[in-house]
Amino acid sequence: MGIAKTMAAETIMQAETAIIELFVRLAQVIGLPRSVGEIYGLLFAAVRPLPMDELTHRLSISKGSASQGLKLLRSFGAVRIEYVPGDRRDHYVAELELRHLLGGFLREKLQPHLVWGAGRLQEIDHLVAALPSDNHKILRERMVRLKRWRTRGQKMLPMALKLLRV
Amino acid sequence: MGIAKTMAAETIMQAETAIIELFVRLAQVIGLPRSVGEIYGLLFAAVRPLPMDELTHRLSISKGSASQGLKLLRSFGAVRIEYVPGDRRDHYVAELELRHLLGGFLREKLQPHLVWGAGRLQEIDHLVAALPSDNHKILRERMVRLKRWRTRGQKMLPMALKLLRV
DNA sequence: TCTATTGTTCATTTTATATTGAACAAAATG
DNA sequence: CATTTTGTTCAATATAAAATGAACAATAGA
Repeated sequence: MGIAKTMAAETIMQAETAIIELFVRLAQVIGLPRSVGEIYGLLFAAVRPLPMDELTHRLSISKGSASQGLKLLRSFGAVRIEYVPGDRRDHYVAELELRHLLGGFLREKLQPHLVWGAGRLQEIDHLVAALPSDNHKILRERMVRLKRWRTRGQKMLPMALKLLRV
Repeated sequence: MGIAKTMAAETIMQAETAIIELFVRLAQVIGLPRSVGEIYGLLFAAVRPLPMDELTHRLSISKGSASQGLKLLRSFGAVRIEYVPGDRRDHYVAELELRHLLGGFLREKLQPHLVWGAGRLQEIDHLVAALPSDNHKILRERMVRLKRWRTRGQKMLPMALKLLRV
């Protein structure tokens, strides 16, 4: 049984590592620090709530990284603190629904740009509209296009989230 | 007319700058170099095909940056070379449809990760499936979830593109 | 109250990424 | 065919981003 148990333990570790790797890649794609991917990955694979120092040890990251990464993930609503009786440390669990991770990301990182872009487009549009009419057709046409893109982009986000079962 | 013309020219420059800024932000969001955003932005706002040295001058970027940025944008299908009679230089124009820019990006940068992830998940899944049954329920449940996410993600991409009018 | 534990913040260091510019290749021009 | 123009590549440099760790604050427990 000793051997069997060892093999199982090793397999579990391999699976955990692979899951972490998966989230590290996801983090990379959406432009989040690697450590954030690692943290979420480990919490996602974990069978019980983990305290911060376990994250720092198992991932070999600093207290600072762990603290900041968890802060970000909390702001996304992708992890939450779970109370563990008889232990003063905060214990973290991953929210298992994708929407928390991606939704939080979209909300905090993408939405602001879209909002800003909408305002900015408005401004440019006024500028261009005031130009002597016929010789700036091209620029105006480009503005129309930009505005169309913006509209579509902003419509698309909620739909994408819906497809991901929000 | 001199004054009016000057004002118009200035407005156009402002609009151009603002459009470039817009694309610089977009580049930032999807994790592309700022210079690539600038290049595409300027080409998008331009009323005629521009040669590389005009890009380097107007954007104050190096030949190397311009060359590499254009290479990337070409690989996305977001810009193309247009022949200008009597000029030996390559002249670039932006493809105005969003799908070229985003589609190219998704294709080249996102898709590979999804494909890799699919393969990797398969592997992990086999590992986990081989574990002694009942005590690894949680890990298996997580695997199910991961696979579900992957499926949805891969389904979502084409739909997102469709919404953006591909 | 004093000490130990836990968690955060932020200046510094490290690492990753983008940009530059010089060397090179390719092609057109005279 | 030598020269100029144009464009690419890549090693070196500059810039931006993330990770570290020490100093600090907050809280719990003795």
